[in-house]
Amino acid sequence: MGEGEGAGCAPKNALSSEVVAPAVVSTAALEVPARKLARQLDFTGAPEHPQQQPVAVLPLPPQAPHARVGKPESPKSRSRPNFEMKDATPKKQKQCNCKHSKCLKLYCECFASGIYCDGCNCVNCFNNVENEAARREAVEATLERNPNAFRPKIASSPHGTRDSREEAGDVLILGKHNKGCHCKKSGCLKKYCECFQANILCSENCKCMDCKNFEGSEERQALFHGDQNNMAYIQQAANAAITGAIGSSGYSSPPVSKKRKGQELFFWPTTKDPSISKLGQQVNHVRGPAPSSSLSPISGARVGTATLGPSKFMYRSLLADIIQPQHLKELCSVLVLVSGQAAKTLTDQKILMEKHAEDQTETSLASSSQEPLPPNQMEGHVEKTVADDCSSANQTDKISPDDSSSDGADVPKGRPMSPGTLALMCDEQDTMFMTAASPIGPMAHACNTSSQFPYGQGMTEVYAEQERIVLTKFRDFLNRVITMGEINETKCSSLARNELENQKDPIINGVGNASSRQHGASSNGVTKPAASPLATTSTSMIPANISENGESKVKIEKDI
DNA sequence: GAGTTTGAAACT
DNA sequence: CAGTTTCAAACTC
Repeated sequence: MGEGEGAGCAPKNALSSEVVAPAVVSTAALEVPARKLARQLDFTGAPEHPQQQPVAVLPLPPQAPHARVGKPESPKSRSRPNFEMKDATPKKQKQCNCKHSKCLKLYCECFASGIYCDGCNCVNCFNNVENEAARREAVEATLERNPNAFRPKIASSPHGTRDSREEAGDVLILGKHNKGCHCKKSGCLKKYCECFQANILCSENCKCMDCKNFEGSEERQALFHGDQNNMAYIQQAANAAITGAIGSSGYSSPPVSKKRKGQELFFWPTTKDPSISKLGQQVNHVRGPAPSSSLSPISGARVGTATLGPSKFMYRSLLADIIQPQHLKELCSVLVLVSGQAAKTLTDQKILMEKHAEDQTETSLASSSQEPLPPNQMEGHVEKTVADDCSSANQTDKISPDDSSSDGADVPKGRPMSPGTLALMCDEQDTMFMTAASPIGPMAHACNTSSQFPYGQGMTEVYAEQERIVLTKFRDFLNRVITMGEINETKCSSLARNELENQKDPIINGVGNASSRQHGASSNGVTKPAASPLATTSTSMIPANISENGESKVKIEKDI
């Protein structure tokens, strides 16, 4: 104990400083038997990182970025244990309502989270500083029972590829419940389900029955299709999904295999989430006679598609699907293009002016402007800006000579980009930006163009102009995206409304089509609109004027 | 807000 | 390890 106290107290203070009052009992505090618990009591960290990631997620964890993971969780809702990593940030402490556990069992959220009760509505609470001894004892007992009791229940999925996030919509569904849930009646679509509550998909670790919390689940999608803020709607959807599938006879889940198949086919073509593996399990756990007939995803179709169509509620960005990789490629190409054009135009003008001036002064140097001087000679004339230009690009190569083959694979070497372009691309190593698509012809042009500039001073202006144009175009692009997002927003809300009204008329929306992805779905004309922005596709994504410039792209390439 | 449902935790 | 009980959150009315 002595040891324990020491350990416990010190850290505790330390913690207190970092977490306020309520007391997160730090791991340290719990580290009573110091060594023994040391490792397990790391509830602090855990929750927060799991899914997050970069992304800025969702996870979510999920997440996500951190913000990660958005959650369907209503603000007021208090979830059960803290495995909701969603906001890992020292959440506002939860307030338990324990009456019989003295807040010394995992039933108590506070205790389970490793924090002291503070401001809770519990009765006969021992989870506080005053009862540290008892608490400690309880912790030990708990750990004895389950060494991982205080560890996060959600672990990042080993397979948590970025793709899964993508598939999931926007939410990061990368985590995986370590123990898995054991739900029987909630379809894992209610917060009774730890997985659902944590905003993650059920995994192979789960032993739930009639699970609908898997990737591609129509019910699940339906659930997330509405307004995120409309809890009532969500619950209604959840109920519909659950009852729809369970039916009057208990758990008659639709043939999962089939369902999945279809879904993967139509909705989640790129499935790789571990949850998939659960498929089999689901089948196994399905209780009751599985409607043989059923291959027809009736319940699914009805509840899922019909009810709401393919979409998720768990924060499905309105921009989802609007911006496709090709759009970005295109955008980059166009930006580079216009940038190059601007540079060229400006440079030509300058050259002309310069020439003109030189002619007037009859300086023999005039000729030098025609062609680039040899490197060594250029130094004298060429401004460092020029050097900056290409060197910056070169630096990139230098930095990752090897990478160039991968990341910048398609980026032609020695083809520096304008500052504006670089600025836009600097954070994007993604190959998507560089890959194929459009031949970096334009870039080359841009670079060549700039490298032709013998007049350093002019370069600044050129850069300024390039930057201006690039940013302008980019702004236009963003405005378009915003507009599309708004359109989607409008459509989504109206769609949700319609679907709610149509719930009684389920069949209409054939599953088949549901196909498509999220909002863009087009099975029933209704969603069509959402697709339109996409339909216009790439070109439409680019500001009109840019598209026009695109025409000149050809021209420029020819010039090159 | 009371009552019910649900599923994790605890217990046998 | 399986079955049962306890418990508190989630949910319903």
